[in-house]
Amino acid sequence: MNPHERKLTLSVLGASDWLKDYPEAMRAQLVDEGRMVHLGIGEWAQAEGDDRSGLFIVIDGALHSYCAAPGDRAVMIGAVAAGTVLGHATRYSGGPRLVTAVCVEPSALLEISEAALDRVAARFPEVWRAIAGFAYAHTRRTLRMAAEVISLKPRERIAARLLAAAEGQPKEDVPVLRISQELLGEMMGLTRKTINGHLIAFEKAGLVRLGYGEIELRNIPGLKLIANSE
Amino acid sequence: MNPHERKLTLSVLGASDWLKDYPEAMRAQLVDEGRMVHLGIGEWAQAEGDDRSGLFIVIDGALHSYCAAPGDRAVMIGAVAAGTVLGHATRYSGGPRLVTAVCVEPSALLEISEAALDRVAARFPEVWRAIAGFAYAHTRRTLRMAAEVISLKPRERIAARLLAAAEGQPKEDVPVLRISQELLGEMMGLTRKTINGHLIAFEKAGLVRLGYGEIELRNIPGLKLIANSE
DNA sequence: ATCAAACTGTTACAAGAGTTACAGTTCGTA
DNA sequence: TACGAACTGTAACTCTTGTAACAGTTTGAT
Repeated sequence: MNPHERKLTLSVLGASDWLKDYPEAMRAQLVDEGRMVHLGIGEWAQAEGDDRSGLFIVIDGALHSYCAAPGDRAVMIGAVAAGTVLGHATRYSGGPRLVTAVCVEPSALLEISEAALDRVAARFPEVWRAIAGFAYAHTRRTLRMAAEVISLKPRERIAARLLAAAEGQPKEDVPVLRISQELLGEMMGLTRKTINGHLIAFEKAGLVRLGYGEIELRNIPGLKLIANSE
Repeated sequence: MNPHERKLTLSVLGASDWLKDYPEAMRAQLVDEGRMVHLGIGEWAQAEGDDRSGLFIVIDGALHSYCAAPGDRAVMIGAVAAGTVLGHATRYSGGPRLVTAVCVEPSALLEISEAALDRVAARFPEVWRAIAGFAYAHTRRTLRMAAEVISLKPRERIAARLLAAAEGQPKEDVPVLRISQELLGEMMGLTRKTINGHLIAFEKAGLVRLGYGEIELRNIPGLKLIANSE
């Protein structure tokens, strides 16, 4: 790994929610034990197979994660950006992988094998605690998504999902989501037609502004009202 | 804690997926550091407040877990039986609780505070690893539920949910789910009417047999076909 | 044995999403 | 500049679900 890449990787780890409160030296060892993987558009970073059964930390680029559903369907779960942890320590979660991640931009991932994790844990046992930390964060996000889908009607769900997507974005006054209506529909189990109809209604109400492949959220409180169906 | 209760607790921990591969001594310390909580029907075991911010392990009884969704709704997530971990180490997941658990039978829970966890971790750092383990398991289950809800239509979803519920049961030739159609609907975001209609269709097709407050799965492969919408 | 509570089966109507198909835009590339 | 790919806007129609209301059944407690 070249010095520049190493520096970038360290800064991404240092800024990530799940590692930022742990010792610098632990992050450095994770980087040193890890291996940089570069993937092009369309390539998969999946956590199956032997040598690739550890963690992947997204350093640069963007991926979409999919989850297998009954009947050989793939459901898009969400967009994955820098700082996110992908894959899982199979020793715990054993069995089929949870999500399949596909690159939508050329991406750089830090791969940390289970063996490497064990070596880090020998010096820093608290690394398991950090891992428990992001596992919790994943659970929280997933649970929230499931609760949304179960309880909300499509119109409310669309509003809730837009807000959730905006939360992950760097903070701006007017968040802009770069996502097609097609993909949005796929993520929520709705057809593009349905998404489109509601988005146009939102636009007429001044809540959003629609562009080509992007959605501008102009009225966050208004969207929250709809998500809460009040 | 009386000796009998202590023995029961140890055996539940020893049989649980997430602790069974860890040292007996670690489980014993968890029991010793923990505190037994007895709850009656209708009482809540929720992971908020200060002294109750640690983990709860269900030793006996049964609870239903609910998740808060936007708009002050509560979605029933699932039934919780002995051996399951509830609540969460708030240091990680901070913010509002993930689930609210309500007793449906008189239950006994082992409460392990964060401070107690820290004490256990001083001797057994791998306890964090065990915690990461069940957090993964929770994520896997939740993700699967979300993927089901997103991708499957109601009829397929009902079949998939019946099968998933049967998996958690002790293995029998003909699994019998003790759950009302009302509750089933609440868990899946469908009305009782919809559930009822599909269940009757399943019964006519010989896939299930309906009883008062119970559903007998008579043809697992057939249900799988429907879940996969083939 | 009786009664109330909980649960299941059924109806009719209205609202909403899915399907399919086509036309008009925007974008990147040759 | 011209072209094709990807994306958005729109329409007619069908099918399913939600809503609301009511009757019949089972269960468990008094």
